[in-house]
Amino acid sequence: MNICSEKCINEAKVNKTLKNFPDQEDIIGIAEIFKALSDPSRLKIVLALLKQEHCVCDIAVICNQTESAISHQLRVLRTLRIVKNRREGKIVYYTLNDDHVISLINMSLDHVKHEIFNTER
Amino acid sequence: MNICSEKCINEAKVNKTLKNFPDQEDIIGIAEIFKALSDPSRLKIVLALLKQEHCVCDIAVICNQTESAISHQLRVLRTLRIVKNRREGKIVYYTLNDDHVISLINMSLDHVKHEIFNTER
DNA sequence: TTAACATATGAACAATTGCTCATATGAAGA
DNA sequence: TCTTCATATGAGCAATTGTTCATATGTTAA
Repeated sequence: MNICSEKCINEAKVNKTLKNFPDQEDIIGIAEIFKALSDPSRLKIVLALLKQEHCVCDIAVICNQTESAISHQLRVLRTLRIVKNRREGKIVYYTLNDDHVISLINMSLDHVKHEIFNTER
Repeated sequence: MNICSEKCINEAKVNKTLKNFPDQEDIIGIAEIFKALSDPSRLKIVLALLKQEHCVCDIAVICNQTESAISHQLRVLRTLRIVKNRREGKIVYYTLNDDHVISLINMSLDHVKHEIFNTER
């Protein structure tokens, strides 16, 4: 165990960073959105819905997964208000519901498409 | 078990979405970046480095975590090239290394700060 | 009402994750 | 060289996660 916190700490820099540091609540909120997009299966679903709505069944085909698995993930996305749905008879159609998420995804797509993203790579 | 994939599927819509759908590799790459930011501890580290570099010890103070835990997470971020470091004697300073990530974070901060993000909320 | 079917949900399980604790590494000063 | 200290790393563990399988729900058509 070291005692760095009493000796080596650069108090001025630490305080500067701590000033206006987002609150825990906001941090958790942001992390939650990133978490929703952090699983390839879930990201695929969001990508599938980027340009048009789809029913659960079609999403399953697009994502090459069982409808049950898709349904479970859609629930996660629904809870986070990332998608919304409408029912048409037996069929339930899903759409993206969060402009922020759409922007995040588009930014990331630009990244992998143009690779102008990270100057160090 | 249902046979939706042979009956209810809207082939035209599915094909439209599948056309120009990102490849699996890109999807995993994007998900990886989101995953890096999906853990509140890791997100906090990135937020701490948003405006200036910090040593491991100071990050631990800012994030209120042990230096070991921080070091483990920094390794994850380093592996993903989200942060880079420079050594100055015994002290190692970390900086953000990915402009893309910086933009994603700033977008998310704007979101929680202005709440103009999701029109439905 | 009953059968068929799209979707949702619960339980259970394997896999992954983030932390702690102990120990290793590498640099500075005595 | 030896000690001190900042950081890094490995093993182990509890907690979380994503999937599967079985079953429930709710809608349509017969």
